[in-house]
Amino acid sequence: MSSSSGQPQFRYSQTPSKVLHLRNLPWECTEEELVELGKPFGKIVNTKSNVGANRNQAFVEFADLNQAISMVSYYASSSEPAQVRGKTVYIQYSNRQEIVNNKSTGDVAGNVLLVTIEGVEAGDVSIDVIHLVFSAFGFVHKIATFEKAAGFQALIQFTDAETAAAARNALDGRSIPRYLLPEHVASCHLRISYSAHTDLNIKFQSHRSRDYTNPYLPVNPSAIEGTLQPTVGADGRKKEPESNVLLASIENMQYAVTVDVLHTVFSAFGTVQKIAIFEKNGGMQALVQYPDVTSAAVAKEALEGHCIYDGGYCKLHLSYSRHTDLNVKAHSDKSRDYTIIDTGILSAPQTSAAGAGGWPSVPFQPASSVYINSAASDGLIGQPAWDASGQRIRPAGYPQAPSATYNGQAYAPSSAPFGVQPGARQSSSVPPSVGQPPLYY
DNA sequence: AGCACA
Repeated sequence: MSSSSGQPQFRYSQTPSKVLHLRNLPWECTEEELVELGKPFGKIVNTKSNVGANRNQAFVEFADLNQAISMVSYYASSSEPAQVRGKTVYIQYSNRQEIVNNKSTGDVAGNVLLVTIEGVEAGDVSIDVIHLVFSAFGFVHKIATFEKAAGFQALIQFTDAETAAAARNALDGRSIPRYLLPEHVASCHLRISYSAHTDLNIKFQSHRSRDYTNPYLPVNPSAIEGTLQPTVGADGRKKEPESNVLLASIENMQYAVTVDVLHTVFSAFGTVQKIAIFEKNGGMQALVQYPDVTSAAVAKEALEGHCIYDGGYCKLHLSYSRHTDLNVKAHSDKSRDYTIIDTGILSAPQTSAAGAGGWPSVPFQPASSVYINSAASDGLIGQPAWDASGQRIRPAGYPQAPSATYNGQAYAPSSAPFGVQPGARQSSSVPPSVGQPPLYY
């Protein structure tokens, strides 16, 4: 029907409507900002914001068509474009005549979040990693994961809507740190809305679903898939007994890996009690002690084969140590005993919201909380792959580590996972990133 | 910088 004569044409209607379509808005533009923008021209009776893949479009609906016309006309001839937070906003008549707000799901705050994990397949993000990330905001009651047309999704149940909202506000649009993901995952943005559910019905503990309120829920044996108990070497593979102490060997050590770096990494999975670093066969190894086998198992599962620094540097290989309680110097170059140095942050459960990020305390995962706080404040989880104008500021993932080296050890890269500068001296026993301002943005 | 959702 339509001509194919290469003439650039407006694909969208210029027919006046009291609904205006706004684009190029700042990310997560609020309804209030939309109202402010339209107020001079008339009464805005409805809005719909955060529309589109980048959530940078919106609709506003005026009470009267003439009001919408006046706004469009004004900016059509104005030398000053419409702006929100300094960004030029492009305004056109919508091709619909009214805003239909579908607030049945997605925008009604509830205690259950619907999380879409973009750019990954179901096997790429373990439920333990999801649990870890969301536990920073409060006790996670239940998680159910599934695959839909939208991609890999998870329902995450918190105690209340406030906790869920805090998690949503902090994590929506952010990414899970790459070292928690398989190497082939380039990016992994979280899109979070509210579920209409209030209480998930979890039937089994499995690799797809968990009920953290009911540890005695039966485990679905066909669905365990090595998430927690990787010991069973059916073909006689790895039969090392589990332990609360992990032996980490570090391959491709281009950068100094300090006790503090290891502490930051391993604290994501539980309270790290002790760390000892030593040389073996010219390579570096470390022993990392947790209070329990479960934390060690989760850490082992999540970190095995992953690199501390982007670019394949400092690759971790983990096995269970035969030790159960390390005898280490409390505070040295090569070892640390966090059970002795009680900073009130590292080894004691947080009982107040006075953490670095001012986030709520995490009753069951104090160590996770510390980690998440540090990661978020350093822009790891929160690392924006996009700047405010929606321009990609970097290729996917972290900046590549620099190639320049000094004495066989690298200069501190401009940024690094965990907010730690490789090779930099860490004189404090506190993980370097906790409470510090972001290194970059 | 180009039109929403169950």
